[in-house]
Amino acid sequence: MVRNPNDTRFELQRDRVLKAAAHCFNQKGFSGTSLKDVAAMLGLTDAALYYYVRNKEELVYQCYLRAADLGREAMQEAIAEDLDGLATVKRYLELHIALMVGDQGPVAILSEIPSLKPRHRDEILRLSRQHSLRFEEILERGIADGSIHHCDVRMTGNAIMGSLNWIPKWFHGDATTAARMQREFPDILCRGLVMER
Amino acid sequence: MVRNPNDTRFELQRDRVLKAAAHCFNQKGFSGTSLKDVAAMLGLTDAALYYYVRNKEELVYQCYLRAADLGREAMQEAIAEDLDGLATVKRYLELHIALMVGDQGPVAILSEIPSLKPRHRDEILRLSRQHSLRFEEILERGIADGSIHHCDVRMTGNAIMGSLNWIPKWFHGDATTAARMQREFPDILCRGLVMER
DNA sequence: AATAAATTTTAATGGCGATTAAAATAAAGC
DNA sequence: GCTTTATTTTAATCGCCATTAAAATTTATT
Repeated sequence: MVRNPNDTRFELQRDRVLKAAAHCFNQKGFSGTSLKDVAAMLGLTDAALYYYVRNKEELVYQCYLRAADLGREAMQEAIAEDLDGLATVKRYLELHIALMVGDQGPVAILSEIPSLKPRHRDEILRLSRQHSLRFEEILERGIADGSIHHCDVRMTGNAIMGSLNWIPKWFHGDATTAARMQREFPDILCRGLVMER
Repeated sequence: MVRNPNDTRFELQRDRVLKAAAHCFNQKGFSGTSLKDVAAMLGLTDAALYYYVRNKEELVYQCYLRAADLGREAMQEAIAEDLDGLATVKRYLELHIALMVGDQGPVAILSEIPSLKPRHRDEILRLSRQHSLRFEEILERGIADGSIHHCDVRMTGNAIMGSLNWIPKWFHGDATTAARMQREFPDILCRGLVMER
């Protein structure tokens, strides 16, 4: 059974594994979830996971890479639309929340950094800082173009990202809450930014 | 050695234990921290902790009770000052952040709910919901008295509380950041609430 | 100083969970 | 159908960690 480009069986199953893992990590944390938990979600044995991943740590690591990638894509898409700073922020929030609400993949397990081994931790922290910086740049652009109130972009970024990152702690997939969140959140988080008239 | 009301030795040490535990839980999560970790922070042996607490679970539980208590106090103090809705929110945020920045006790380990046993989990969730409701009431009062923009109080509450709850994930005791946070955060989180002129 | 109570340590137990190797089953290719 | 390769399971190992009981030490009381 040669794993040729047409053979997506492996990749697909691997994706399911990562998604299940992310789900568990979000709910019970890294050390709180056993490989048995993850495997059970897929109707597998714990040992089977080792066919798709080197060890438990790599499971979180891969989840993080995924999350970082999706986050980066969302931000780039928002930037690409070439709006003013404020509108870019808002668009990014919409996209980000769509990710959390949707079933696209493992996202937002940003609580488990300490579980990573040093090399991986450094890499993820670098990606995370990069992401924060990009966000702050958008804020600064908004201040420059007059769409965003003057503010401490570092703290403002922390505030907004905190709201986003905390979502997995209270949102548990309920559809009506999802809708409400998508409708309200971007506005709520942006209203504090708008330039006074 | 009778433990009379004047004998605060036990209580003091117990407080130190809880604080150390909260610190570890915040950094590495419930299952991620061993009793040895907590004990080491105090120059004790893991077994010694059992003199102050029934078991590991009770450690988180007590941390939560403390956190809930401090949070409630902060909110009541804010309410007691008899300001309009918006100012009350802002005052509450100031007090809450002062708690996080300060060294008052175990706060904000709100991530470890799943680690509690059912009875305790129910109790803590009840307290947490109560706290959220009180916050939403303040928002509603602000809307009624015209100081706060009309909004979905549930989602707005989630957004603001999320920002607060996430703080322990990125703030690691650095004094200048602490100052900056105390100066900026309440305003940042409130600006989105103010009634348009 | 002598005794009693409080606090902490040492040492041992038991279980759970990550990891691995070998065996078993399922799926492909020919 | 037969053979090879891919996937999953069984079974075993190993270390870590929560928990406990008994012993040791420290602190208070007189």
